[in-house]
Amino acid sequence: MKNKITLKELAKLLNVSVSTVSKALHDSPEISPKTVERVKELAKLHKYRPNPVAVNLKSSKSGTIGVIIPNIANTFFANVLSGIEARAQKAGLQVITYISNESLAREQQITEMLTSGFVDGVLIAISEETQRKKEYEHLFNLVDYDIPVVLYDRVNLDLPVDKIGIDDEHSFEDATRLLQTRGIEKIGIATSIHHLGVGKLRITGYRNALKDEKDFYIANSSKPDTLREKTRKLLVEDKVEAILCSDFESTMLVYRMAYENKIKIPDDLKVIGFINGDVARYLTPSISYVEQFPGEIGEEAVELLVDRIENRVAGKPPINKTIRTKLIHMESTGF
Amino acid sequence: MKNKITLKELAKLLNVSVSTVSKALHDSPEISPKTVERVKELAKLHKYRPNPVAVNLKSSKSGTIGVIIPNIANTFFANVLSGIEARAQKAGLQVITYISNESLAREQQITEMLTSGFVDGVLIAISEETQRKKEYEHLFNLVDYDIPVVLYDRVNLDLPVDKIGIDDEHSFEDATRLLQTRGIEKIGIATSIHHLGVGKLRITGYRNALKDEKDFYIANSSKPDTLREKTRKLLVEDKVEAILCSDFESTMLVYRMAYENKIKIPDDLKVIGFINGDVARYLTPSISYVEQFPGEIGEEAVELLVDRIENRVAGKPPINKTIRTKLIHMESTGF
DNA sequence: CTGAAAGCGCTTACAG
DNA sequence: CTGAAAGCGCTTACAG
Repeated sequence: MKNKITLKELAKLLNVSVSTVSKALHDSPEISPKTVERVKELAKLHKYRPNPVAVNLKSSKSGTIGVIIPNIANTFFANVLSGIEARAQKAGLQVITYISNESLAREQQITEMLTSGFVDGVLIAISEETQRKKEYEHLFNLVDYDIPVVLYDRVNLDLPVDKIGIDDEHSFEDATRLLQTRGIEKIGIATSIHHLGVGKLRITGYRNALKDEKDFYIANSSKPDTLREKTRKLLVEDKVEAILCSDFESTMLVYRMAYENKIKIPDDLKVIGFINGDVARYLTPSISYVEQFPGEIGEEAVELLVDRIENRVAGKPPINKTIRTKLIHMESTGF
Repeated sequence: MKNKITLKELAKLLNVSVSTVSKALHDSPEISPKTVERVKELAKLHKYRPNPVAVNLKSSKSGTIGVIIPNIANTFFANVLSGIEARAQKAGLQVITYISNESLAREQQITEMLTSGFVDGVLIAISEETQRKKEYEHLFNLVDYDIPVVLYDRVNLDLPVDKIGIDDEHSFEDATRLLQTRGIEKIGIATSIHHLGVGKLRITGYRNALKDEKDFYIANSSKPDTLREKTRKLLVEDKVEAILCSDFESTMLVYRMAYENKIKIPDDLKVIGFINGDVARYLTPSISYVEQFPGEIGEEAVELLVDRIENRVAGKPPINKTIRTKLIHMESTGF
């Protein structure tokens, strides 16, 4: 039914000009109350909605923001998106979602699109491949085009834009120290993201807390089989008393391998992971984890972006925000 | 830097008209090869990109599709989104994401927005509250506005639009029969989504396979505490030999409660869940599950929508597609 | 082969 | 208080 009614059609029906209708709908003081009322009544009757595309063309805004997500199957990013959507909603912005699947080429393709002015700003978590190859030209290009950019989560990059991440280094430094105060000395770390900025920082945090370099036990690989073998070594041969896991894969792998090798958590092995609470609490035993507050990261990211888009912070140097994580104790630490 | 260059500016630099530039960029046969070349060269030099908003205004298309997701933290929906994004990308469509958080009010707000013409079409999985209250007017309204709609996953609703879901009923009917052929008779079902269409169908499938109504053992509640108590009864008092779990929550809960009550999986209890493989395979023991192919659901949904948008199926009656699920055996069935 | 004109649906400075 | 005109950046039928 109803092909959407336009301002022009409304004007004709009312026998007034298009400008009058437009102004009336915006409650302009120029228009007589009587006219305003007539216009609004008919507009309501016909369910008039201004065509957003036309409005955008006038204002040279798109009313949308873009979000680049490396991997949506990762609950962390899914929850960040949730925060982004909620906050954008309040600001009246539409969220256009792009998934890079950790691919540099795809990320380049996306940023290339975005330079054509589809969006008023972009939130980006850099893909794994991009970080590995240190190929950032497409990101600088976006900045050159004067498109506001905010980096979230994976912020370890020298781009002059606002950033919001978590306290990766502290999270594991604190966790390590906590274990030490409980008399645990032989602590290892498992990671499949040691080549990512956030991964490096988590390792650094763990390392900072060590009393001696010989206490450094690491299982690191982005290849599942290799990580499995290295983790086995840590658990079975080195017999670490506790292990920190820097990401979902390593956490689940450690959990599973303890089971396979009949290592009792938390009696023989304490575990602290980076994992979502909705999974952690159902595990057997439940796994203590670092809560990252992804929803807040998403909301804050949008706030930073909106400030830039609306030029509230024009010319101001880039802002760096850090969300404080929280260690949530479940059964796997046994405290 | 570079405030984006426009057609008009390009035309001035070249001393030709705007129309000529536009045509040249579209390889119009009306324009001389020489001019085409000159235009394209300068366009490339200035990295000219047509303003998508202006193009959209002319074509009265927005070049975007909307996706309403009930709960993005659910990996199933996250993976559907991934499929949607990939397929939309190919079609040159932008994906605007809306998250209803299972709320009717939010869903109404979203559909209300969408009637103003932000998008060329919408993919919807109906929120839980919407289904519970059977409040569908806002969806019919969308259809009245001639906005193409495709329902995905939660398709149990008499709306005259294309739909794509999974074979919910068969999935659990087959699973139940399979357990029976292995000599297991006392089979229960746990569900936190019995009030959703998909949940009802899964229960129906299970029920279809039962030889006798007295074999019907169910733990159903959307309240965690109640579900926990009912599940405990099934496992500890009724001592079912196998249990089907219709969703993530019930699967994880059963897994956890078996542990708490020292019930051995799969020796004392076989388990088949609805859960994502990336979690299932790491559990101890790993849990057999119904693979739903969320990525394909997303891709197919976009395909149906694009066909409607481009009017390739104009006037044709709604299409109903069903994706066949697959039972993936892990340790929890012990076969 | 090129360009002037109209138009997509809106907003707003300007004139009356 | 109301309206004609210009313009946002593009496309395209029409005239030359």
